[in-house]
Amino acid sequence: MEKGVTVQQSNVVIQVFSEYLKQHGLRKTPERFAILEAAYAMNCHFTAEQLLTEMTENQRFHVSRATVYNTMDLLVEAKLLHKHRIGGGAQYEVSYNSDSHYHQICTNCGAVTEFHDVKLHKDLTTLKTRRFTAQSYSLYVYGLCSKCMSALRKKQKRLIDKDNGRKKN
Amino acid sequence: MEKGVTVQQSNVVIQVFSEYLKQHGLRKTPERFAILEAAYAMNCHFTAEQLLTEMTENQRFHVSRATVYNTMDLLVEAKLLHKHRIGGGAQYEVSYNSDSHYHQICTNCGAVTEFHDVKLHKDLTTLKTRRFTAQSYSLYVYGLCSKCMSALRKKQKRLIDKDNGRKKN
DNA sequence: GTCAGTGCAAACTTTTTGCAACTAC
DNA sequence: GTAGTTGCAAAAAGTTTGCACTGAC
Repeated sequence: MEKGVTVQQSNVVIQVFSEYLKQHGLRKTPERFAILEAAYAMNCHFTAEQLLTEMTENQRFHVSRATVYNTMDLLVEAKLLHKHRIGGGAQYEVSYNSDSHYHQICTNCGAVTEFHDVKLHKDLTTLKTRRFTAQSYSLYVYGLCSKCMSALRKKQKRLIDKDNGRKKN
Repeated sequence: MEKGVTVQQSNVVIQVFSEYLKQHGLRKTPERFAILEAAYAMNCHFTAEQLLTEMTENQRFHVSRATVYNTMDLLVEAKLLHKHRIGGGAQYEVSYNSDSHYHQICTNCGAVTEFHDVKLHKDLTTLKTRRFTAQSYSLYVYGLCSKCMSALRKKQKRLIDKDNGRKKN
């Protein structure tokens, strides 16, 4: 629990999960809390596989792949993690006490960045849905990151120059 | 091309794809156009597998799984299809000339419904992104559909009644 | 003591890839 | 003619499942 979250936050999160497990008649196993701590120690977005590697490689705690997947589902249910389906599989993100932000995904290189928007946030929290009880939102903006955009511009420029050269000859 | 789209729209879509292929130096194969037509004949959301089944079962055109996946990617690139990562795999949706709508996803039964929101639409189209050139958006609202919500309420009521009964005895 | 939870590997689902055959240009 | 495409099957990637064992209650 060194990286992303303070010790105080960590304790609260453990309490929240503990309460969730109690409410749902689930057992408080060391594996579940180890996964919770490992998840909250990750930075930004991470996959189930990355969390597993982090846990086993650093010899923090041995857990099986199946238990990681099971527990991640519980943590999503308990609103302690957000699940995003970006790229090949799923990516997770810490959600307790985190500010509401949105994701920009580059369709060229797959880079994911975050941004904030007050007006959008206001609209989303006051959104009127049809025959539906909203609980959470995911907004993804697809496009090109600045790197890929400038690479594309250069490529297009080269093509135009090449074409002009051809016309002259 | 009977279900979702008129013949006129169909022709435009074929032209758009044709132009896209030309611009990108790609070949105009019968498979590609057959997949485009089949996709635009589908209703609402569909998976790669569903499209393949639709095409082969109805003996419209024989294509391989790999070609369907390849072509779907092209159609997404050409902005003729939207790709959503809902549930297990990917779901596609016709996007040419379609109104901008958003998706409500039931976390209990997985049902996907659409809704519109003028204010949100305005915000999204005038969104200020950071170091990023936006091209498209996906907004998913997660929660409970009315069916699952009322089922949950009934279940909770049963539990409360049961608990009250226990206390009396 | 009991049964939910775990580990492990195998199964499963969805998507990608390698390669020979084909065909649009 | 030839390089881009296709079909097929095999492989890869991500996730779930079955079953025997373990440990939280």
